[in-house]
Amino acid sequence: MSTSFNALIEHFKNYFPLDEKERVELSERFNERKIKRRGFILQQGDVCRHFTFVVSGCFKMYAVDQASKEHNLQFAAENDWITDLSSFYSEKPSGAYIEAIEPSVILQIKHADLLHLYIRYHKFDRNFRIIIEQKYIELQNRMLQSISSTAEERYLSFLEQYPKLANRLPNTQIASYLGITPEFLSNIRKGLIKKS
Amino acid sequence: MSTSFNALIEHFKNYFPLDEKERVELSERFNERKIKRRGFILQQGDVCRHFTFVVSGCFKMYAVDQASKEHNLQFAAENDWITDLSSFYSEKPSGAYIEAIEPSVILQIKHADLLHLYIRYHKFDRNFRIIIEQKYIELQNRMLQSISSTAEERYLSFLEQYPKLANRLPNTQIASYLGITPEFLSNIRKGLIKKS
DNA sequence: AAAATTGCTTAAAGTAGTTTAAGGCATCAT
DNA sequence: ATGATGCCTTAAACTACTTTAAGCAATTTT
Repeated sequence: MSTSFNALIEHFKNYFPLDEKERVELSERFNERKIKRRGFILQQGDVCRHFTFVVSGCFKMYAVDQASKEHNLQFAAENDWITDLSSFYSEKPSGAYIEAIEPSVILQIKHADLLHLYIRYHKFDRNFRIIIEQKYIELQNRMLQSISSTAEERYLSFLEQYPKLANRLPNTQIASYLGITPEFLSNIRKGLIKKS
Repeated sequence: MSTSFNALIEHFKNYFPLDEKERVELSERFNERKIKRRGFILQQGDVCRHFTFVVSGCFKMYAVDQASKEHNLQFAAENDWITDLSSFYSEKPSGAYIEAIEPSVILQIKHADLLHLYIRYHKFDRNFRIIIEQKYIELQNRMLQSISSTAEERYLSFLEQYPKLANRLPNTQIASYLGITPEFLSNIRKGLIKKS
């Protein structure tokens, strides 16, 4: 069994660990892919066919507005999940892109295969419920910040919460995630240096 | 069986409907409560002990900042769920309040009882997974708007997405949800009237 | 190796949203 | 009934953030 599958099996140990039968099913239903830097696993207008586990590398999910500006909805690095949930379950075209920021290795499962796991094995429903609950909590905290904090506070909080990610990402990408322009982020950083 | 339980059983018909045994368990594990206008079902510093289904009425969940300003994280009206997920599962003190905006009737389940349902019945894990996935999708759309749209666009989109809620809520509450001041919302509304 | 693209910064001018203060109207408690 | 409280609005002054434009360094592509 490849090290990619091991990474995923290890990941599930954080929740309700899989037994032998479930591990076999997992390795039969998930497919490994390597994605180059700037490679897409989802483009606007396409149906999001896969639920993706990131084994190594890093992705961004973003939407593009009328003025062709990109807005980063989420990042996903090692041991994180990424998909356009809405498109994946509805099987309707997505409004978003998912693009590799670094050369990456991923494990993907198709809609029908994930439903198979949900139906056959209580544990997959359980584990994915917990995974999505945790992501909901994270997103709600981000939303609270967005309606209650200044851009500087949101930036500092991003650095604190995702220090590794912050080191790997260009500031333009962080600015897009925070909902500000790269110019203003640069201005914030200047202010922080002066303070320290 | 009270009409409150019927509302919850009907609600689950949108997902995977409950069989007789599950319906009985549900009515044994959920408790009905009536909450007055301005009554709290969660206050900052308390552990959030319940997962709450709103049968009738309306609630807001909000956090209070250092300047004592309230920031609305979410509303929940009929047939919606509300809880501080983070506090509920971690059993640590919550940073938020959940308060009735109208006289309300709710059904609540405690942590241990919900875990019981999850363990015994695959279907509760399944249904709650789907419920939280849908709430995640909604929240992600709101987050996208927050980083990419003006306050006017967010307001119009709120009116479109939650027309019934918009009619029931004072504008101060909507402003807090949108992350703007009531004064600026008033200004936006003036601009919209002039346009039309 | 040269050319093109991307990332970071600076600064000046403009706009979106906040703050403060005030007044009017409605609802609620005494 | 009376005073208090909550809600909505207006307006002037202020601040947080964007836009535009430009320049330089680093990385990527040819």
